[in-house]
Amino acid sequence: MANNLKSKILEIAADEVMATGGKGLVLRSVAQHSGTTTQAIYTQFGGKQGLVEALFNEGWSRLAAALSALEDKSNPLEYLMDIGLCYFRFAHENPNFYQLMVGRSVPNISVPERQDKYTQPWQTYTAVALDKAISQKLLSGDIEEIGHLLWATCHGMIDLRINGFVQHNDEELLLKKAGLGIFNTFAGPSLKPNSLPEI
Amino acid sequence: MANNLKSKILEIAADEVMATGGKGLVLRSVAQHSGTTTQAIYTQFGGKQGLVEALFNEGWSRLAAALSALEDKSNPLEYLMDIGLCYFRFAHENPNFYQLMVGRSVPNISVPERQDKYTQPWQTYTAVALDKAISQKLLSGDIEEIGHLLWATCHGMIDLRINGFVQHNDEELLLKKAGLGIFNTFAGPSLKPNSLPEI
DNA sequence: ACTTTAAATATAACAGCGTTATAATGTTGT
DNA sequence: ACAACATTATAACGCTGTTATATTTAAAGT
Repeated sequence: MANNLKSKILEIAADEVMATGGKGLVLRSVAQHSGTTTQAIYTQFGGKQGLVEALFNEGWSRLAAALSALEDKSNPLEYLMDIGLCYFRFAHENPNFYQLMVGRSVPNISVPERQDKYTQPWQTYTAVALDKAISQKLLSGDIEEIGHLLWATCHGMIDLRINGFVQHNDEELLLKKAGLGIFNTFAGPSLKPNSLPEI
Repeated sequence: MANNLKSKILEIAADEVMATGGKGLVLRSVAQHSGTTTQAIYTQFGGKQGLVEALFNEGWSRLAAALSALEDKSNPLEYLMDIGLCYFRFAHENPNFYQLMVGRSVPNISVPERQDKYTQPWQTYTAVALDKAISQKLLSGDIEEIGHLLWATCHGMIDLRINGFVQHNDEELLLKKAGLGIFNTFAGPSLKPNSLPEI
């Protein structure tokens, strides 16, 4: 395997994040569990910032892997709903990792400048589905705008929940309702009630 | 003034947060600018965690003050839209403070357990408006559920933007569209097109 | 009013962290 | 085989929140 030590460190670091959150990402601990010293993190990743960026990449890649497992339903609106739910579930199943992916909970580390590099897979999944929905005239509007709103709705619900601001017993249903609201707001001429996903 | 030193420290701390963000909240610096030492922060606030909780309170109080300046329009949906926009603008005008209020950017400090204590003013403003909208049969559904979704939409858009995940030139318009989508999803029997806010 | 007791503050030291020098150990090219 | 270089280990530095100790200030009791 190419550069065994680097991947070993990344693996250990991901484990520590999953176990204790971003605040538990301590270089000395990662190094020790990887059987090396902190210096290796500097030569391999350039320091903590570099390590965290690698973890950003890792996290968004894992989300992309989850999305790739979805079947591409013929109805793009149903597919979009599935994408949103997949994002939602991924975040709730990996709360510590999700918080790192959105720049939370890693002290004194800033999110990378150009994050598109990491979030592009996620954004592309929604963009492709939205493009199909628009070309079928189920929706009308700007892909980036609608995608932005879908993302913000998912993220907002997740972030408020993970940080304990709200509690709701059936958030998935609420998310689905929010999705329908967005679909209706950007309804295209061919959108019929029966083309909306069942919830 | 009762407990002058305590309010002085809080004031300085709020300034530092506004200027440099939560990561710039350094006890030694706050103490020095307050003309005292870090020990005072321990006797007055019980340490950094206590100081940050006081800043939580301060931030949500400032938001409440901004909300109180809104006129209570006769149409509760228009009023709700104004409330959401006020929240949105407050966050964008005070990004560093907003991030602290939602638990971002203060290293190794966790958000308080019972945050309702701080967020209640904000939640009450929306709850009252929603109650009125429901009693006028403009909307129908659960107040907490709708309020939750409105909050999540606002917060999601703000949080993605502040942390550089998306860029959009007219986010207020997008937020308004999102609001209309939510109103339509929870439409009551008396909701007519002309009862929706103009955007 | 004076003493006693408690609280608040100042000073200094501690522990954890990321980072950076410096020395030791491999690794590679010729 | 040796020189040039990169990687790793060791140790120290600087910053931060916190805690121990001493000193001052305030409060309470008689």
